[in-house]
Amino acid sequence: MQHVFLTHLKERRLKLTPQRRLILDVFLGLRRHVSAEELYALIQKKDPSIGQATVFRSMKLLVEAGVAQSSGLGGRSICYEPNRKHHDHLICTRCGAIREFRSESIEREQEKIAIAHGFALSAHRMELFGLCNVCPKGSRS
Amino acid sequence: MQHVFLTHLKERRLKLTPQRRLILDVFLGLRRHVSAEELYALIQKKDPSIGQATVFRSMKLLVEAGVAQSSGLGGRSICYEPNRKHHDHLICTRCGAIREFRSESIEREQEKIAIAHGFALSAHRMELFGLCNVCPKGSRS
DNA sequence: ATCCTAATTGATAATGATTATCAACCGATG
DNA sequence: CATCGGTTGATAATCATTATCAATTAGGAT
Repeated sequence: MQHVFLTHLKERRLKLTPQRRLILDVFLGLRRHVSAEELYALIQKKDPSIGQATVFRSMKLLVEAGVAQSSGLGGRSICYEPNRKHHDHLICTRCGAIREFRSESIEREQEKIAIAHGFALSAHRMELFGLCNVCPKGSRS
Repeated sequence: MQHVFLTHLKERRLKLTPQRRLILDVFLGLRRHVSAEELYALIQKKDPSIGQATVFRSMKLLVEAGVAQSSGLGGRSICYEPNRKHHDHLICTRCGAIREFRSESIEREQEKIAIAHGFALSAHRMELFGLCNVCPKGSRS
């Protein structure tokens, strides 16, 4: 996984700095979605000298390298997650819980739709919103 | 359609001001996605005395009333569109063209997935990205 | 029609997330 | 190990959006 990042750096004559290595490691060590800000806080614990501009820049770089992908989740701020196998999200509108899923049949259907409209599909995003099974159904907010 | 908005106002003891009426009319007159900023520019042409804070506030209100819905499109800024029948989007990654579609079979599948995960679905967002049929396929960027 | 009160407005300041700037620094290549 | 171009951290700038607040006004009651 880190190999992908190193290759990307070399291809573009970019440099592997200790900051980037740390950010990459911490990010890949997580198993959840993080915002740049959350990640910055985690990074700070390991090396307080790293600035948050560097974290923002590095996350952009990780996305370009294909190591991370930015999911439009997380309200106003961009959230990132390691770019594993493609998947979509189920999001609880009350507690914010996120479940991942993947549906081959939906993806086949998406492909059909794209073709019908003359599009050559390259990616998609799908998010389902609702109440999860631990959140009460009756009361409001 | 405007009826929905008027009802919403009354229910909450909110007031129908000339500003809100104008914003509602201009917004519903459009057949495309608009950002609050674009809408503000259009509103300005009809009544330059309206401030953009009012446009932001009104769009929020229109969403609450169910007259408008905010689509996560439009890069950094929130985009709005009249809340017609539900639909999803096909977006050209090169020229930005947006096509709307709706798939009953995908929605049935989404419902199945939600149930399997113990979720009670209330909404979803789906965006397909690719190249449209007028954009060249070969060259890059 | 007139009052009253709470909602609304416009201008502006404030916020939050992200990006640009820039001098000092440093990784990679030869 | 010198050079050069990429990188860093601090900070200012930007962009979209929200909060503040005095002045205004819609809408129900009188």
